[in-house]
Amino acid sequence: MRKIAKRIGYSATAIYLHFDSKESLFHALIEQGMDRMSLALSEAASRSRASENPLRSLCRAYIDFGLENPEYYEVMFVLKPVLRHRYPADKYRRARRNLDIFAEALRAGGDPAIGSDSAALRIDATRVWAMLHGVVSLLIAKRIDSGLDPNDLIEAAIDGIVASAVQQSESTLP
Amino acid sequence: MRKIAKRIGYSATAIYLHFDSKESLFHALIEQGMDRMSLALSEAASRSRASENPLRSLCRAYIDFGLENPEYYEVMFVLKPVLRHRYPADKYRRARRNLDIFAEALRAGGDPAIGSDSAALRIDATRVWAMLHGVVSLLIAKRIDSGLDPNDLIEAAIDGIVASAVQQSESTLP
Amino acid sequence: MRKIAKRIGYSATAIYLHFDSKESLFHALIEQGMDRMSLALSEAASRSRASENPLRSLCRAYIDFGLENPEYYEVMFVLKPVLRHRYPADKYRRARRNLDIFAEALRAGGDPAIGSDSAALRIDATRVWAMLHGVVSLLIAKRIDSGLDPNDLIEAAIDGIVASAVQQSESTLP
Amino acid sequence: MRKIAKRIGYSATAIYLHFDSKESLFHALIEQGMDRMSLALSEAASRSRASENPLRSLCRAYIDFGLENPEYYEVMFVLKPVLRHRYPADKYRRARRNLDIFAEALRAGGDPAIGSDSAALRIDATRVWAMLHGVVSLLIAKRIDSGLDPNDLIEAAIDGIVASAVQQSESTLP
DNA sequence: GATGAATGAGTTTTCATTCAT
DNA sequence: GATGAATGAAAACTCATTCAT
Repeated sequence: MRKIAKRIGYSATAIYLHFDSKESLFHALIEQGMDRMSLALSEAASRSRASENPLRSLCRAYIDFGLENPEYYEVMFVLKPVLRHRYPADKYRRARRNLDIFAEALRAGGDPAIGSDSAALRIDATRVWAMLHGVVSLLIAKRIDSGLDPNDLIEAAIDGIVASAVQQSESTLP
Repeated sequence: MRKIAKRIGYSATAIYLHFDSKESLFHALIEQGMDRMSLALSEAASRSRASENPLRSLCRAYIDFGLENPEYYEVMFVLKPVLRHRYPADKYRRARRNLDIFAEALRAGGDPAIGSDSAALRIDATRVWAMLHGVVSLLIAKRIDSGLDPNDLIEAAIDGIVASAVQQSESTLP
Repeated sequence: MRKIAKRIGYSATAIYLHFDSKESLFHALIEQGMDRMSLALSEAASRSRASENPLRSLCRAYIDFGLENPEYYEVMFVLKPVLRHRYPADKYRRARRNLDIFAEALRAGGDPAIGSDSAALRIDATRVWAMLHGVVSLLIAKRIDSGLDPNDLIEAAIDGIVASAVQQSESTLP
Repeated sequence: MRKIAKRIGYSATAIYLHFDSKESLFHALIEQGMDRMSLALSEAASRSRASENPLRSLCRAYIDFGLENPEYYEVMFVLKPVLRHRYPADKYRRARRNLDIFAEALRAGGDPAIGSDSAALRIDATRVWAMLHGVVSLLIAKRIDSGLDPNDLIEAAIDGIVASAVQQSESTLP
């Protein structure tokens, strides 16, 4: 808390005027981060509707967001959630919204087979998210072999995800 | 350290009889975890050579290892590496070995296009690892929507990875 | 640190509000002690210029300071200097100042033989200091035979030092 | 204790076979140190009886002993004596013996004025010891200005002590 | 709205000492 | 005579949090 206070130019005490505890501050940061990510993903989705494969630009937007906002990303997805006080419901809703954006892109880009099964769609959106999360979290934590160009990994991952999204929908055909 | 000590039924001091510091204890855990993972992956690779797609069983083995050894997994891949200052040589070699097992499966299963380019192979092995890591780390951290069956996610992820591995090698052909 | 905290009626944490570490607290105490000693010695020197032998009153002031401020004295001159790694500049200058006061008294009281040789003067000031330090440190540590009156020892030591200062300057004459 | 054990090539436990506690080990070291010092001083006294001023060679022997056995010296005279268990009487007797050697030299070298007053003699022996202790302890602790040659300081101190011993005895004459 | 002073509970690590073998 | 395994008490230091102003 003191480090945060110093960074924002206030005393540590000042934070407690706005947040009950470290945890609630982090909750707020998570919410804010989720909103910012929503914005970034929505923009990517709408921007690409005509030009590029929407899933591809979503993936790129997700990874970019993570790499450009590593602190937010860590708070949102990496830090242990000291489970004492459960997250308020609406935060989950915000997180869900981001997953929905992926789901929508998968549905739009995929074949009707998946589209009709909303459970399969949610699973696949989660899968795509998990894959992207793996890439982002390892890059942020600098756990990737330093001899590797991060961009090569990112491109390979996005290619793989896009390919698997198509492939997958095809593979569900008889 | 005290918590660890209590869990193993010893005093905190006893740990220092065997390890110089918390850091070196964690290094040892990482090494041991890497070795166990190596074993699990190698076994999966050799077991499947005839029957199943080797990459598929590798993926399954990786995820199983993570879910069955969540503490090891966290120490190995999630915990903040205040740790990673000293001791690089050995530990990295062990971690690399696990990546090589994936690379070998990709090379064996893929087309010659990738096989001849060792850099592309390393990138792709890293990509597959990152994807699996995303799935495992989110499952361990219980960040997956509780309405989802973890097994569905796992199957979808493995399918996606296997599909993308084939797809990918094809897509690099002219 | 806890003992210090208890003595001053604060929590151990409170000390860290004012000092970065035990080391820096001790540095501050040393500086403060050196300053107080400077004051005591300067006063003694100026006070005695007319009346008593200045060296004699300096010696007395040094011993008095030590016996009246045994904690300062120990921190300044006895405690193991795990401390003396950083912060040399200022602290040393302050310590040197006290030695200079002795040197000045020796120069003023002595014959021209020593006065012209600044190296010899520094050596002799150091010698006088060392002798006084021996008396003070043994008295503080209560290592003197309890059957002995400390004042007798002190008078004998001061007499000896004053005598040797005269004697010494004479002995350097042809 | 462990460091000591390592240095002597035994386990820490082994020390407790011979000494009840750290304190009693240190007591033994002090006794041994006192004996060795006795030996060194006696030798110096007897050796010099004809040639040099006996007090001068005693002083030199004392300083040499300290500088050549700094660990003994620290245990004997610098380390805090954790007063819990009082020293056994006979240790004091050994320490006293060393003081007596100085007293004898002073008596032999001085005039009858002091010689007849055994209290004054004890005081003066203590004074000489204290002065030597100041020099030795500051040199061992490396608290002397590094620009100074230790030998110059030592010579100056010995000269001063010898001079003061003569001077002193004279000054007590009418 | 903001802060400096303060703290209790916690952290990793050290050390003298004990005990079963 | 000797030791490895073990420990309780203590060390310096950190951190989220509170409270009077």
